Amino acid sequence: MNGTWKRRRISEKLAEKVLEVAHQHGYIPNRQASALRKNRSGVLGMIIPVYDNRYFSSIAQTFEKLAREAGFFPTITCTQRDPELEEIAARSLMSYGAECLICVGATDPDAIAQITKPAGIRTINLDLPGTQAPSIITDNYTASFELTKTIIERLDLDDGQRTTDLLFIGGNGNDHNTQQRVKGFVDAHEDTGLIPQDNFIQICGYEADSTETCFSRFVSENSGLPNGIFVNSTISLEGVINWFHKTGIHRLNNIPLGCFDWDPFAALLGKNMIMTRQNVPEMMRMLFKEIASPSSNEVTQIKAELVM
Amino acid sequence: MNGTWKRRRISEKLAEKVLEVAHQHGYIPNRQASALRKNRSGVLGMIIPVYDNRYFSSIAQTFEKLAREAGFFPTITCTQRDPELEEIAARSLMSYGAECLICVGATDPDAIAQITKPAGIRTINLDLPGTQAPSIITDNYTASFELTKTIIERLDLDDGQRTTDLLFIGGNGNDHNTQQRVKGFVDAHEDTGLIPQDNFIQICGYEADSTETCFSRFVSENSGLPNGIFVNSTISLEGVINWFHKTGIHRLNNIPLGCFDWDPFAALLGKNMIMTRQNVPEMMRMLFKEIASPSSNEVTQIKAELVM
DNA sequence: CTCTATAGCACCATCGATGGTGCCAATATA
DNA sequence: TATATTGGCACCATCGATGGTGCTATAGAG
Repeated sequence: MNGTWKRRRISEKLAEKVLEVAHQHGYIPNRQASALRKNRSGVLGMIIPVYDNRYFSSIAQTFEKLAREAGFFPTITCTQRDPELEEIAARSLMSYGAECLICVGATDPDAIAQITKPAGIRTINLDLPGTQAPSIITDNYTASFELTKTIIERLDLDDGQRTTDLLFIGGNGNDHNTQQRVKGFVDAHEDTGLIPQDNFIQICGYEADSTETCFSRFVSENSGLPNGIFVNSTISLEGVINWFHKTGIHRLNNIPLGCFDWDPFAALLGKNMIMTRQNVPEMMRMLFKEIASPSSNEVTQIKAELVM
Repeated sequence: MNGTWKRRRISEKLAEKVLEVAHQHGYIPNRQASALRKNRSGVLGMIIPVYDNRYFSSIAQTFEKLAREAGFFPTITCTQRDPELEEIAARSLMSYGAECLICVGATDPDAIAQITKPAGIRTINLDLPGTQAPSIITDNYTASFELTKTIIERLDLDDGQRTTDLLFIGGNGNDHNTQQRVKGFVDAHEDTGLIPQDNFIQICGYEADSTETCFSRFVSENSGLPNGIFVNSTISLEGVINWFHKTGIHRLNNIPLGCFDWDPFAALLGKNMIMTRQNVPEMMRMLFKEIASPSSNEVTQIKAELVM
């Protein structure tokens, strides 16, 4: 049934008969038994934080397509940015015979690599880098630098003003991406001869709720809106937009708003929306290159694109 | 290792020792072997058209969460609304031992039920109904009726005007949902004493591109915008919004726009956006009820909510 | 007509987990 | 002390696919 009948010197006549009967009976091979015997499942496992934003859903969708085309069986699991769930999911995928584990935006990619290593299962990091496995990520620093520059250009600054009053909001202080984006944010200021203010960098998590709360607090403490906003993901953007929705969505038009991540509807909100679109197709191409021919534990950075 | 040692009269001392050693060696049970032997994999398969809109991604996310909580191993596959891919994916999931197959928005759910039936694998339809398996869907008719009514209320109609010049756009003429939504659309007109015009119902597929093309053609043939628009999914909405973006996004503010499906950013576009939010949590609750205790091949309809 | 080669197939161990069965020793009961 | 009971474990067939090995009948060589 698996096509090896020629090599096994089965006559064509018999082979055809068997295939015919199998077809009539609706035979479907048992890949679990096959995997058990061959010690090769063809399963590619992926853990991903969530599905419900364009960046991650696009990763999931492209991954499935390419995996299937390469003859693999893709299995994706979303883990809600919960390190514990990430570990459970990783073990679960290993139990189900995954040959390779792709960790997307994992809270602690190295912890997962430690789990898979003894079992001889490869790990590849996507979106967030680790040290125990090859990583494919966006060039966050450059993209953030450019996004910040573009926002600053649109700011209506007074002559001689030394600060921008530009707010960076959202993200997780422990993750590499947020760190690099803050770095790009700060450097873009300094490159323009400006000084970013400490309290204008608000790392309050990615979630919409916490970002909304944080933004609300910021506005009241600052007694007013910042001159511009850098939002660190579309998830956080939901929080910011919610705040504007509640307090007067029209005010969105008066303020340059940059967002690291892209969403087709969000891109059309306000007149001053600038979005960073990460190059998912290219990231996935690199991923499957890595799957096909393993390399060392290096970090590959992919350029992102500015959408205005 | 699977906890049956008590039933098998193994002494606690020995059991502890074995568990200890297994832990030290990083033992992970092989679920494929277990599934083979027990003839029970714990795998729940789901095929879904796409991930990249809020409705489907929210289904995928909730499904995974609930499946894991119920002790299953969820496996989701997106099939791009391609009937051939749907069949391949279904067979693939069966090969990997799925115990139950959930078909979300499947082009031809009955065809899939026919494949799984001989193997004794249950099928449950979600979003789009079938006749060969239980189905859990949104009450499309009622939701469409209400959405249409709301749009009509916002229209600026002349006294004595008998038509609304309200455009229905997007969807697939063969699918049950589109049919029911058109029915609700028409009945809402008639309920108000109005007559919907034939050429104001444009079923041009769900894709953003085809909807944009269709809308563009409609506007030129109609020599102007319709008085209001009913868009049959957020995917189609992308196409409509793209058209507005290219031709002057501000015009969006002058026209009541209803969309069957919800997106947090789209909801804030224009001043007249009305969205139908399908009740995903409730649908998923019903799904797992059905998984736990199989019923007959009936269609369960879930009410949707209007978001303005 | 004998010997060799090969086509064509049957048979079996194996992958890891699982649960039934069998066996021995310790304990309880008469 | 003899018998019955049970605790504690070892052993093995089984799930389905796979590939190695062994056997037989036929074809070809001499």
